Amino acid sequence: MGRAPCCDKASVKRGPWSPEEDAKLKAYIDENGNGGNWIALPQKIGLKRCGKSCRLRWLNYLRPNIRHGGFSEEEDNIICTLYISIGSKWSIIAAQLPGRTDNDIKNHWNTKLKKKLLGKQRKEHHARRATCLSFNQEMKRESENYTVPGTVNQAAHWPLLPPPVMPQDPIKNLLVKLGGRFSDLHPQASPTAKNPMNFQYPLDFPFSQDQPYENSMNMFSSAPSSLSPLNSTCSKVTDGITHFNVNDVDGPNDVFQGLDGFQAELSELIYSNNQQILDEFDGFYGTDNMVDGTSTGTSSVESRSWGDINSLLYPQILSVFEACRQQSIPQVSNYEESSYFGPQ
DNA sequence: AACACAAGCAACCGCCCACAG
DNA sequence: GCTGTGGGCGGTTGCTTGTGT
Repeated sequence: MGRAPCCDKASVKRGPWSPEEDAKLKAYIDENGNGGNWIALPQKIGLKRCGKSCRLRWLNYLRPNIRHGGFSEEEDNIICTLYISIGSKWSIIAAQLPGRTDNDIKNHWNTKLKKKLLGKQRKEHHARRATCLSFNQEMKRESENYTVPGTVNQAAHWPLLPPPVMPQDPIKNLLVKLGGRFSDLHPQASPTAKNPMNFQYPLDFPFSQDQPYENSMNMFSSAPSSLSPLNSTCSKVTDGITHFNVNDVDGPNDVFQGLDGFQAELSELIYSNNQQILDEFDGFYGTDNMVDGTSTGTSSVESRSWGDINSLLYPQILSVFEACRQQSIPQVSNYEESSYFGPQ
């Protein structure tokens, strides 16, 4: 059985708000607050609106100090970086951008940033793929020309490229270069029912080398290096706005559990959280043989529904794999770290 | 000028969660 | 512990405006 609707849809007005309605709502809330009850509020002030609609209107439009449109490059960067790290947690992202609402950010992402990044990602993907395909052809030619004496030429049965080996120091170096930080000291945190925000990702925010981010996101830069926003806790207070605090709730959190831990963590992250990373490499290698050399055969509708976006979610990880590839296949040397948020 | 299409944005929908009773 | 209710959130819809043909 579904729950009862919060209001009688037949008797409430829907659609765009009139200036009069706005004025009524604003005047009342300015004077009295919402009284802790949005559902009852419209009746009190004689608005034929759903309480939820009033709340939305207030939070997204009438609330003081709201800014609309005109997103700066810096704000774009923050949104993109947070999206890449935590996904579509618009309220969390909005909490880092004063004056912005989750709805605004969501719209901005859907209409502009997503396309912008997708376009960039596609370009890079195609460039990488072109490089790889030509390399594959080269490898194939060489393998066809070479037969170990006394053996059968098995080139046709082997993957064109060996599975990437995980070189440890190069990964660490690359992550550091990307702005990640290492800590081998503390146990790994993970989301819990109590602390769903207590994520642990293998990479700290890459802000540490970017001064512009430090200005606008000093909550991150001022936090201990082992803390990322993903270890933050969120708390809701009664002003109708969610507030997020950087608190180390479960004791110090680890970024990497040493290199062995990191390697396992990276693998786990990739396999459990993001099949699309594998798909990305699938596309990259032009074969179904993936990291472990086995065919995943995964190409589900769901995963594709995330589409290319997912390849954006962990550019650092992709970079790591590219570094791996570069390490294990030094012939492909034209790899360059891509700048995701730099000028196009 | 008229139409089609795309982009932007406000608002709605429905699910989930916290909390009071 | 259970249930009902309101608040919060992410996803989606549909209207408006802009642009191209």
